[in-house]
Amino acid sequence: MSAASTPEPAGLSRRDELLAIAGGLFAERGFKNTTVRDIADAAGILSGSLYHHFDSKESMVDELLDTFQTELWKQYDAIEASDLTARGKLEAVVRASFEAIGEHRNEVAIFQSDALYLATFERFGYLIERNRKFRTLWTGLLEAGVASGELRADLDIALVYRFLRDTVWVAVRWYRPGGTLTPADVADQYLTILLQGIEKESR
Amino acid sequence: MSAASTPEPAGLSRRDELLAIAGGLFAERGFKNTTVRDIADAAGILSGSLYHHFDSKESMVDELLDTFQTELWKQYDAIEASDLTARGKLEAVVRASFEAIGEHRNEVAIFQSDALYLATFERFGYLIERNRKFRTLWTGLLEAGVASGELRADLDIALVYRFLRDTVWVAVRWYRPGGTLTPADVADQYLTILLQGIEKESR
DNA sequence: GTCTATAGTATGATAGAC
DNA sequence: GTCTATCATACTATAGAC
Repeated sequence: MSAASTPEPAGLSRRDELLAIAGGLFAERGFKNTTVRDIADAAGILSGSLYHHFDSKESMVDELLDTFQTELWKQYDAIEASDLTARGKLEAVVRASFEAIGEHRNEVAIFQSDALYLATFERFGYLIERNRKFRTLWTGLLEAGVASGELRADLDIALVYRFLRDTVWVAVRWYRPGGTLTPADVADQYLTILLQGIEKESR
Repeated sequence: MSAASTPEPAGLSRRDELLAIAGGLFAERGFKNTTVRDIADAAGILSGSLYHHFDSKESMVDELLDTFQTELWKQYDAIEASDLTARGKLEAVVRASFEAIGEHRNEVAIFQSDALYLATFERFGYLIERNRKFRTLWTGLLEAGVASGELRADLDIALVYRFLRDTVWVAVRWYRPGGTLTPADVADQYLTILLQGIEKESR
């Protein structure tokens, strides 16, 4: 119970530190494009030393993605189980996703650019499954919104889903925390565009 | 003038054929992730034989991207020079971009996933320049649309630009020609969402 | 926890025969 | 235009000393 000989006395263990460094590089230049030497260099050690902490390069990205997705789904599940209306849930889910971009940029970026490639290995099969679950959740909310009359009925749901999904996650490519826009600001503007459009006088 | 001994008697030269094969692989699994052996295998030859047609793997992707961008910009320039209103130009540019996704999926996909990496080499410096030109064009149209009263004035232009840019180009990830939706159909739906939103009763 | 040293493999590219 | 053969390099990963 005391801080006697725990591995993380102050905060980040060396292992977590290395994982964060790897995450930054994977996000910036891609998984395949980042060598174990790059990671070791950035950490100020030699590449062989990395293997004292991790089995393989794949293990690193696996741990990053899995941890992140587990956390994100806790939030999605809570929203889904809430008593908000369909539209309210949709907004909440969009906001939670932008928050995730703010707090876990690296993981989101890695998922965006490397998930398709990684999913070809059975080890990363969970990525495909989570993706399906994600589509089910979002599409379901859109359908419920149309059914409840909150959303217009003349649009192709599958297409709106892809539009929505892409607009949210692709923001990781340009969003940088610490600027003038908080994730909540971006979510507000995106939701305004998505819900009301950019046209001046409409309908 | 006759078809006597021209290199492309029927249509695609062997070189173009190989370039198309490489483009498909680059688009599908990424530039770095595609080896020259992969390309040669897909073409039914050995990797060394590729170098009879091309200097390097980089030359291949360079030729694909440069050719495509030159063609696309011919269209953008024509739209910019037309006498459409700002909003009309914006719609035309969006439609032209979706057409490009329909006709040059590989090149768009490669640009989307590898341009950032490729741009780190001076050889691909033109990618950065074209990107800037692109932003200038689209942002200018948005500003003109606000000025003319066609578009609402309460949104952050830089953010709307990124929203628009990303939603258009990211569609290459899922759009497949030959399905029920033509590029024009997708452009229609996207423009409807973008201009009017998905909310039932708004404003 | 990091280093030295290195194995084993994959990769981009070249030279010359056919 | 393709093949055979191969080089030089870069990569992931391992074994054992410190």
